[in-house]
Amino acid sequence: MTSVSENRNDERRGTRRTAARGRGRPSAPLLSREKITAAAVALIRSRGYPALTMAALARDLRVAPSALYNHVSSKRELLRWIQDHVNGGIDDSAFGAERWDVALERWARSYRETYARHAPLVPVMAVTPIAGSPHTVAMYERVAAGLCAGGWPDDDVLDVVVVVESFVLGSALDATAPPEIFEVPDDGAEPVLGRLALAREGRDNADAAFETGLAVLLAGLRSRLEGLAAG
Amino acid sequence: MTSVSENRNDERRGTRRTAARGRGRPSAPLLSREKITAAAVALIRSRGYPALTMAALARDLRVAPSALYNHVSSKRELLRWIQDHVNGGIDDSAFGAERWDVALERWARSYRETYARHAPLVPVMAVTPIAGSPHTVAMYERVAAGLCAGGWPDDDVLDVVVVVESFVLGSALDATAPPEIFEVPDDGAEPVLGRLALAREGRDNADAAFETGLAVLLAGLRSRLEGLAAG
DNA sequence: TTCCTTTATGAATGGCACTCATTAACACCC
DNA sequence: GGGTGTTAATGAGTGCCATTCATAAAGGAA
Repeated sequence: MTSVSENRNDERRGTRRTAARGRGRPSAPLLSREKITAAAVALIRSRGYPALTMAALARDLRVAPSALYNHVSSKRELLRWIQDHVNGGIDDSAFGAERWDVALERWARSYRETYARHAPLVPVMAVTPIAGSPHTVAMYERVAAGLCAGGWPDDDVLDVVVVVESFVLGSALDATAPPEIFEVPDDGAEPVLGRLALAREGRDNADAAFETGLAVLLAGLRSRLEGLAAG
Repeated sequence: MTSVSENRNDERRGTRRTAARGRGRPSAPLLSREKITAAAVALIRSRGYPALTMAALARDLRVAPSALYNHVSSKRELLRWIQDHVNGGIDDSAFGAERWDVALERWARSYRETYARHAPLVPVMAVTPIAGSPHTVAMYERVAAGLCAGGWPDDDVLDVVVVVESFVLGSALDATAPPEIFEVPDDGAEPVLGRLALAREGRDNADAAFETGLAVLLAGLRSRLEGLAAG
């Protein structure tokens, strides 16, 4: 029954709806960088990173897998698109509104939370040039401008950004680790580790360590800036 | 010539050297955790991580790929073996010989250098439990004991380790990034980034940032320990 | 001797990113 | 308005890769 009416529609002209099933070029593009990125992010959110395959993404977009390659050159490039999208969600709004150290602290927290949800992007983020990623470029521009305005000399601004970023990305990976990561067989062979791990059971170690490290890092940076100003 | 004597050996009894070509169980195992790990590390050193496939590893070991699975349950587990081997090369010898902060600094440098050469292991390292990795457990034991001896309270030792480790692993990833990572199209749209990136051309930014961050982190940790002792 | 365990082989298997020839609609120029 | 070029689909591959499985043989245990 359904197939009959569909056939009648198809035979009537073959102009509308041809795109959905036909073999040639559709009237309007079915795909674009934005649509692909959005579908990929939705797929990751609902089914996780291992489920992000080109075939699954194409299925969600109701398109043949090979169609994706007219728009994105590789899965690697797709990950870069996703990463830029994700970076657009990092909160850097405190720069320009608060003191540099307060803004840096908020940015670092938001940055870490974001990448804890997107751990597979960490190695991509650390390594890929920012050019071609508009949200990413805009974020760094705001952060760098905020640090400059806060009194940091030009020579040191990017080092500070990289230092905080390294700590944040490392901490994001750490946040995805199982809580019992430091547990050892209690045969007494490792006395110190055994004692320390025992005392930590039940605590959220990743969060605590990140907060400790962030405080330590900011304290160190503040005194470094003072030293630069004084010396 | 060589083949003749080999054949005579084979025919004499069929006991020695049968293993190399026959289909059944060899007299002595051809494979073991140690041999597999060593071959994998050698393969990575000579041809890089992308070349580490189960097939290539089996070829180097002169064995069928499926034979590996009698010893290692998955490639993931193989990576854990490699990681433990690699961790055995990290220099933690300063703990017990130097002050805690000096030892921590040396350890962090060696740790980062090692993982800069093994960047694909960074996500593995951050996430896998240490149990079953003897070199790794021994390293943490020494580091933790050194920090305890240096006056750090039990509650804080593992946090300090995790903080330094997060920074180190993030920096190791950063060290593998291309140097022009912060470059932006000089259309004047990003005034601050354009100015800053320009001033840094030719410098080894990753190394400089790591050294800066390490110094900042250690300064922060020293003053934190003083605060703990005083308060 | 007989049987179980260990550890090899080699032939699948299924999933994956990616390629290529083909095709159809649109946009343009003459 | 009829050719022509470009764009963006299709679907049928390709090759690589981790992993599995039935099979086989050697050694030790009973």
